[in-house]
Amino acid sequence: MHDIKFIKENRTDFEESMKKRNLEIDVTKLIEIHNSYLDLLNKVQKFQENKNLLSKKISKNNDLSSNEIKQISIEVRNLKIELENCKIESEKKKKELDEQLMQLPNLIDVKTPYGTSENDNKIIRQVGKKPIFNFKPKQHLEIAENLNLIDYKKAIKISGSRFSILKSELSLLHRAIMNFMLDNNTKFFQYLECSVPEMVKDDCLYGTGQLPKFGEDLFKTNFNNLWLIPTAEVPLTNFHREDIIDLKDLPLRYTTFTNCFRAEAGAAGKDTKGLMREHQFGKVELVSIVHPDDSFQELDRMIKCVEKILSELELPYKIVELCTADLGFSSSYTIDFEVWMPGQDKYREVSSCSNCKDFQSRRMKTRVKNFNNGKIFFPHTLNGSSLAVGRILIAIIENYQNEEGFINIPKVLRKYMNGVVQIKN
RNA sequence: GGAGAGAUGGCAGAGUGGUCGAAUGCACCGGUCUUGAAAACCGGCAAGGAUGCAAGUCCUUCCAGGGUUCGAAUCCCUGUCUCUCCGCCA
Repeated sequence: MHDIKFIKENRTDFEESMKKRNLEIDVTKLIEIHNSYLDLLNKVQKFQENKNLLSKKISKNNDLSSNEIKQISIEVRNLKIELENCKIESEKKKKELDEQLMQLPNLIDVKTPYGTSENDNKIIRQVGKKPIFNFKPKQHLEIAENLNLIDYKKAIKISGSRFSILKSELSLLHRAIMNFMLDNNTKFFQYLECSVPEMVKDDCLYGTGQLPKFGEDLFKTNFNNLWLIPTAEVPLTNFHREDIIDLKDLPLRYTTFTNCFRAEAGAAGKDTKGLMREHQFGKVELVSIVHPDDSFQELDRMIKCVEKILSELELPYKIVELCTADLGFSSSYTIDFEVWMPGQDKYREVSSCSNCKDFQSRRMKTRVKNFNNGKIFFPHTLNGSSLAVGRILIAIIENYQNEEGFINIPKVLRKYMNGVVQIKN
């Protein structure tokens, strides 16, 4: 969430950033609301001060007559009526302001290229060679179905569309990918592995920015108003909601595998077949909480972490810098990873690494304290996928297929595959 | 699901109507001592907000929301969460 004082002091920067997201924000209105809130707040505080002073008269003077006490009581009671009204008004203004501020996306970093659609995203690098096939490569679904490794009929029967059932070695491969990724993150990049709840409270979703605007993409349960997480970014980043972290403990790095649940409300008709876009999918996530001076360095480190996985899996990929039009609500700068999918003849997104700067930490009230000088500040938060397991599964099936429709297992995954080197029928 | 206990500063933990933003300990910071360190001793140390050039002054906050009272960490009600015991259960 934005600091209204920052908006007041950096009005043009703020407006420009919003404009790049195609948003016209009535900043004058925001400032007006804040000013009238301040007026009311000052009144409330004056009332409270008077009220406190009167009450203290009783506690400080033991020799007051009961008549005098009575007099004070009446005075305070009258004061309270005025105070209450004023307080209600000021809280109303505060709520109005906060509600508007919560709707506003993060400021865009200067590094983010300007664009009007995803077509303006900028390719930073392209790594790896696309495999050459002397036959027409198939799509993952066809391969998996031919090998009897996926069962959509059953999935539809038990849960409906956009769910799937993986079987046998394909399920094992899914598990292998997940383990390989987690090991990479913990062993080589010192992320702390966690297992986390996949149901969270409203506050968490406000904290990371899914709420209040994107509730339609989420599933809400009827247990304690909990929501299913759309990404493990939500629980991991919220670890430190309302905390004051000792500066000495930075950087904090967490990784986890979770299922992610998305309604895919706006994606009707898109990627309807196969594992590309499901209501439930597995993902390994990375979250870093760092000093504001270090966040871009940390993003580079995160990118290296993801790249190591892709290059060891020997999958061809592109690194893409998201343009202003494609940037997520909470992010100020995002790098996407797209992997080559020969069956689809396309690169498809498998990871997104974002520097959210202090946007989420403000919303979550996550602060860092330097105990040497007593200074408190908001840290920067970053999140990235490392990676979307289902989509990597697709990429492996399609890149490692052979003419017979079998799937070879990438070298680095073999130790996770109980000796299986090729999936065949 | 049944019975009980609890939620207080970075942490532990006292505090049952006024002088409590809150004892004490740990941690942390500054100092004395020391060649240096440790120990010991002395001092400091919650967050958020308003106002002010500043020093400062003021307001709010002891899980959350209501209530009683001139005055609430403390009393009452509701909710949430945690713990212990019993039952059930992966």
